[in-house]
Amino acid sequence: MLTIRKVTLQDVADHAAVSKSTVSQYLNGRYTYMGENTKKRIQHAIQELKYQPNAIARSLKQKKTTTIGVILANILHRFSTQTSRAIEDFCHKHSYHVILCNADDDPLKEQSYIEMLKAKQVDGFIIVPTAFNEEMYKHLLDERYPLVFLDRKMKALPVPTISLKNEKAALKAVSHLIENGHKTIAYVSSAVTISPRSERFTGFETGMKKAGLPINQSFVYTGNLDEAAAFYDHVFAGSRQPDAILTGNDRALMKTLSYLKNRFNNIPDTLSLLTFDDVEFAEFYSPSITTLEQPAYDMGTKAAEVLMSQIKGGENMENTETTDYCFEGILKIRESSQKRGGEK
Amino acid sequence: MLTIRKVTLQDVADHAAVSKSTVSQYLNGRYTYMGENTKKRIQHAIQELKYQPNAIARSLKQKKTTTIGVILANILHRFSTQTSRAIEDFCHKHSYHVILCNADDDPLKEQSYIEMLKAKQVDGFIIVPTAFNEEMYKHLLDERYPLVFLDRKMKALPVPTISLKNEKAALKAVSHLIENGHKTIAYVSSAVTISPRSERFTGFETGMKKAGLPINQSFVYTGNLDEAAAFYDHVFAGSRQPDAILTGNDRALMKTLSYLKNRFNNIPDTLSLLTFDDVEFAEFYSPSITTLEQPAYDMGTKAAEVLMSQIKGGENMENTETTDYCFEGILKIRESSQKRGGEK
DNA sequence: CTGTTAGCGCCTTCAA
DNA sequence: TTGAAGGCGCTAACAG
Repeated sequence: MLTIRKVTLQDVADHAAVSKSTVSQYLNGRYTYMGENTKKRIQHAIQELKYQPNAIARSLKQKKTTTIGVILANILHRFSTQTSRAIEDFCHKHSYHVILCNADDDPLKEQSYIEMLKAKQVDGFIIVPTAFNEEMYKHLLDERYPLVFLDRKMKALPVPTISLKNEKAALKAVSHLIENGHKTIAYVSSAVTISPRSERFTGFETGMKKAGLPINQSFVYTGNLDEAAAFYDHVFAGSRQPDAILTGNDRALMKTLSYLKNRFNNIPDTLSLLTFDDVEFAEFYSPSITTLEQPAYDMGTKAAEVLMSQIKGGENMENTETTDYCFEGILKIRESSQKRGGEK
Repeated sequence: MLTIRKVTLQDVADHAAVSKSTVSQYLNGRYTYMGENTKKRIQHAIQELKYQPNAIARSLKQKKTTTIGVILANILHRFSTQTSRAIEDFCHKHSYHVILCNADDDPLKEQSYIEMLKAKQVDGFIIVPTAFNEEMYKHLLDERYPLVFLDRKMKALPVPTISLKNEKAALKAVSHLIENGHKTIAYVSSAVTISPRSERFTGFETGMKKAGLPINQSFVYTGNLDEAAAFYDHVFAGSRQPDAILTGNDRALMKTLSYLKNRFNNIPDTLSLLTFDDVEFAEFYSPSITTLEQPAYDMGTKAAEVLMSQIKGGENMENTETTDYCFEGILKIRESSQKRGGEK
């Protein structure tokens, strides 16, 4: 079998009886002074030969790849799918490509991805930073790589960051619960290792304090969600039980619903629920679930936009201060945050 | 600001006082005849300079990029997230990269992605084919691009395809419903434009026929899901109503649940439900939902594996016949497929 | 207006 | 065991 030799610029040049550079000019729109019929000949040759430029060769020369690297936690999470989709859409519009990587919150995996992406000469990075890779990010910065953080802050580093006003959002959530007559609120979340989680928890605390309500520590769980069931066993064995649960993300919500389904065959009428993240079933669950949504798609778009302007800006962005973009959480009030038992 | 000049092979060679090619040998593990202390010097120089090879330059020379292109319908769909994650995992293990593209079932968008990916010299493609791009795929084949189809078949083309045994799966689903005493089964799906959808529908028909049950055409909807509500309005206005609904994918299920929530404030006790795709909330919905799962992660892995072996195989795969891989659907029986009203 | 030339950073014979 | 030379496909001055 003969390997298909790809047709190159040279082939087109030969076919059109001009030189390589002329064809190159043509390709790059440097029409200004080109003879009408030279153009036509080239145009024709390209079609004839089905010529397709080799972006690798172009990249080598131009030192840019029109490709960005995106490293996120886990595409199986809703926030990630939404933001990654947004980034992809934005990039496609601007003729950029995206290499997507799932680091699974594993610093080593993240490192290896960063290495690979650098080797591939990506023009910039959007990263959902893992907690323990500051050094790596610093290198990226030193090497002048355009870089944007998404979701999580690393305040030690001057990197533009797209995130939610987590504390404010949590406060909003708690206030809503309190206004609806809840006094004993449980809080469940993954381990508080990264900024969104700690900010949310702080917001929860602040909200309770403001209302003069005590936080019952035995109703607070922040840890591996696989052990959430044991926590709930404990909670629901007690004589005093919470009248509402606030979950810190979609994962925590699902663990909670699983538990309640197994234990009570649904959410008890006397228990309210409110969660971060807009799970798809919120609207049609019974009861429908009150959520504190992140505008994930918009956040992804903004991340891409900010990165792009860094890339385009290039040299002359030198001393632009890094701006952060904080989005407002959106409270979608539904049935689950009203105590239903009360009205019986 | 001075642009950071990247350190190159040449720099390393100078620093170690050897020639470029020696360093190159070292990098590519051609140790065999290399002097111990030459090695050490090079090793040292690399660390000193923090040298990182430029994959673009390497690719230009070697005519391969260790990157594959993946074009799927829409990452916001569950099947896509699962398969894409699987592909990514597999590729990462084999030191390959993935460029992910969402074609949204838009043939033009798909074309533009294929062009871009070709320009970027990807080593192969995994595609969830759109219905109307046969020509494009044929070109890919002519140009000897490794190619694998996922989810949907295009039987006119000799391309290895990873898919579900859709007809059999649908049959399994219908049989289960029938065994549980259902006789009037509604079927709801997106427009039947691609192979999985038509196969599933065929399976449904076969199942009904086998059991000697008539298909009531006014209980069948295959079209734009945004109009599913109108369909249901019609269905539930009638005097005879279905005792079960089979939905063709997660989207159709969600439209259905939304409708039922609005209309009946939940799934009526007299109505059973069974859906394709393993939605995350199946387990803890009330009632929990019987699903016909696709082993999406495994399918993604297989797709990557098959593509990889095409890529690795290269020349000598010449006349290997293209094999298809069909996966079994998995019926997960839960509460929603039992008529609950009956046992009251 | 178009062609010549000189690389981009790396790999790969082929000599030495 | 190591080095020199040529080239992958394209772009970008600079000549002509």
